Amino acid sequence: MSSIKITFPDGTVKAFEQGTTGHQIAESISKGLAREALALEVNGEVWDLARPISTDASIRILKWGDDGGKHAFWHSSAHLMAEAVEALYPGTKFGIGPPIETGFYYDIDMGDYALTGDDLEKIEAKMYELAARDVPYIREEKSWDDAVAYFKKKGDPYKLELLEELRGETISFYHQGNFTDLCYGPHIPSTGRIKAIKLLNVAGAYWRGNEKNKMLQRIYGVTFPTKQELDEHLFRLEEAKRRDHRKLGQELELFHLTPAVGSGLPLWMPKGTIVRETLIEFLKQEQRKRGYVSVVTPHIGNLELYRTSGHYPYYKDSQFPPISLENGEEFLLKPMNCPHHHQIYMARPRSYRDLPIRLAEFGTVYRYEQSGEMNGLTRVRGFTQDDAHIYCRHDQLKDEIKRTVELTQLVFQTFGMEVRTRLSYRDEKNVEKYGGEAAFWERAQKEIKEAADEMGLDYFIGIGEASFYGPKIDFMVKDVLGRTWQLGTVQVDYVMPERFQLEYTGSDGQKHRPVIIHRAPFGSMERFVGILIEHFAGEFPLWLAPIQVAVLPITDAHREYGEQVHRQLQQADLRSELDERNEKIGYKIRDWETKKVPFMLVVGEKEMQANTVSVRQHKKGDLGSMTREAFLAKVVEAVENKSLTV
RNA sequence: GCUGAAGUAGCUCAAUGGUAGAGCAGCUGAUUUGUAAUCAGCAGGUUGUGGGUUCAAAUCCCACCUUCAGCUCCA
Repeated sequence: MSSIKITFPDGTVKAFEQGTTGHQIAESISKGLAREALALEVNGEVWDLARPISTDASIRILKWGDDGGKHAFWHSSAHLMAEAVEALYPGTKFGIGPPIETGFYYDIDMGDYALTGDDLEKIEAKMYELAARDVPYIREEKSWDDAVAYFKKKGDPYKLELLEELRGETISFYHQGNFTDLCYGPHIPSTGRIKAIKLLNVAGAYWRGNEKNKMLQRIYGVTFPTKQELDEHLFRLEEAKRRDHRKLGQELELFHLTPAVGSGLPLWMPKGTIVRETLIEFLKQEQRKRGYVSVVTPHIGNLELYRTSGHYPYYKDSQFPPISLENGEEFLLKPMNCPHHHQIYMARPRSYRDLPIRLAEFGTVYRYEQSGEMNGLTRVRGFTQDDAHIYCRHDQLKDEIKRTVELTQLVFQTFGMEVRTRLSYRDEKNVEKYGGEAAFWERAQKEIKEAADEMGLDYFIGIGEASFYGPKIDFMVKDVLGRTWQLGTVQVDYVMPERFQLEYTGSDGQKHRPVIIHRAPFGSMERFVGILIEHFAGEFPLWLAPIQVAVLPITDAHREYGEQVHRQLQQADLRSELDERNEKIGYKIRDWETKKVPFMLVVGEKEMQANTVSVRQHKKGDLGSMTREAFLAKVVEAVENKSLTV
């Protein structure tokens, strides 16, 4: 028998018999590794450990710590769940059951039967029972015809539909115990690896994600190799609920949502408004340093404006219906600020010497989001963009892109937020979705990529994620529940200058088209604050905290001294509150702790005599006494530096 | 928009066809207090809205509204 060369991740090469398996390779290294191994990466593809290797290959043994290992684990768990469902509810039809970022799901069709929480518990129990048999996941290949025959006999229309796209190919199947599934794999060696199981919820999902198709029931679950890891995961989910901005927004009186005003139309309470306005002032200051000028435009605009831009009727479905006047004029609640800004650009002739012109506005826009889409502050129907449009010459474009990216990065750095950067391109297969000519797109996508590369950005590419007028650089952040939201964005636009016939006079005396950059570092104030609440778990850094200091006199005898301290803080432009309530100090402290106020100053007899304050920091407790000046200097500095730690 | 679940006092929750209740918050009074809850009293509700079944509905049925989970969509 001939031998093959296996290259390990560290570069060492070892000879194995042809047809050796990942399992055998793992065993050749150590028993422990063989016990932990879940799958095998072969030349960049993930394989089962039991699959024979017939040619020279570079391999990596995947364990729980590797994404490939986790995915195989959860994929196998989905099959185990399907087996349990089939055992408990015979006749169930199966859609797809893939692993996801955390866990897995399976889409199933049970006719009219709607699963309940009790059903999930039953299925979970059955899964434990089936896992305990510790049977192997076995790969098998069938001809396409045999595969079709199998699912025809079983009566699984969804699998047959999937097979239609694989017509003529060799089809791989996996089975474990009594369950057989159409599947690419890979899978883990056996069901016994799955030691801890939790089915989380059941929700509707359209077959193949198309709302014209039948709605299936999707069961979400997660599994782990140990009970301890499951417990930790469940604890993290609880923690996430605790940080949920919708809950904290109410508890801390930051914003309010009520059907009396309308779904998706948040009201900013006084404390939330402080956070919002502090953020706005921060960005305005940074923009002034970078040559932006502020403009203000109205909340509605003539419908013709949006016909010119192409937004109407293209995005009709996601706009509030037009307001019609008796004379036939129609107005739209503005779904974006750009057309108004373009009119400001057009208000007078522009010279190449004027460019770049950077028009900035915290402009409120309205979009008719679908009713099932609203979510706290992160998805709303009325929101304020930290919008700006940069009109520049082509030779200035790349530099301007870099400057906007730099500003966006500064924003996220200031809050210590982790972002993922996406270059959002258009989908070449679906070009009618986008405006403008192909040449513009190619140029814009190239320029964005060059700017990103020159800045050394760590990005990934999102095909089909572009806006309809141009490609973007998007900054994505996850909320506590793991959902990804787009915050900041930088977009290059060659389309609007054409549509609006924007011009400037060049040094050659000829008319030229400017290029536009649309950019919003926060994205929307609503979404950004929502994410920020979760990021800080409601414990805002000092410079953002709605109330920065609470002054707590011990008894009435110290009220006047407390008032002096409070006034001194206010004079220094700090947000202070004096707690004059007739309560014990322990009560007041507890109250201000729950409000997550960064500092409490306890003032009693001692402090009054020594002209000091006794400082207590949120979550850190008593810091001891300090002179009033020392405390003031400390907090003023932390505010100025936008310090995250104090 | 679709599928499913839910909606009781400002908040968190109880009451399964028979007089809507508790804790916290609020108000009043007493207490003058030293680092996470002092005590007592008062007030607070057309049980999301509208209709229906019933001698009787928070509870059962229908429609709508809102919220939640997910799908779809997202300038």
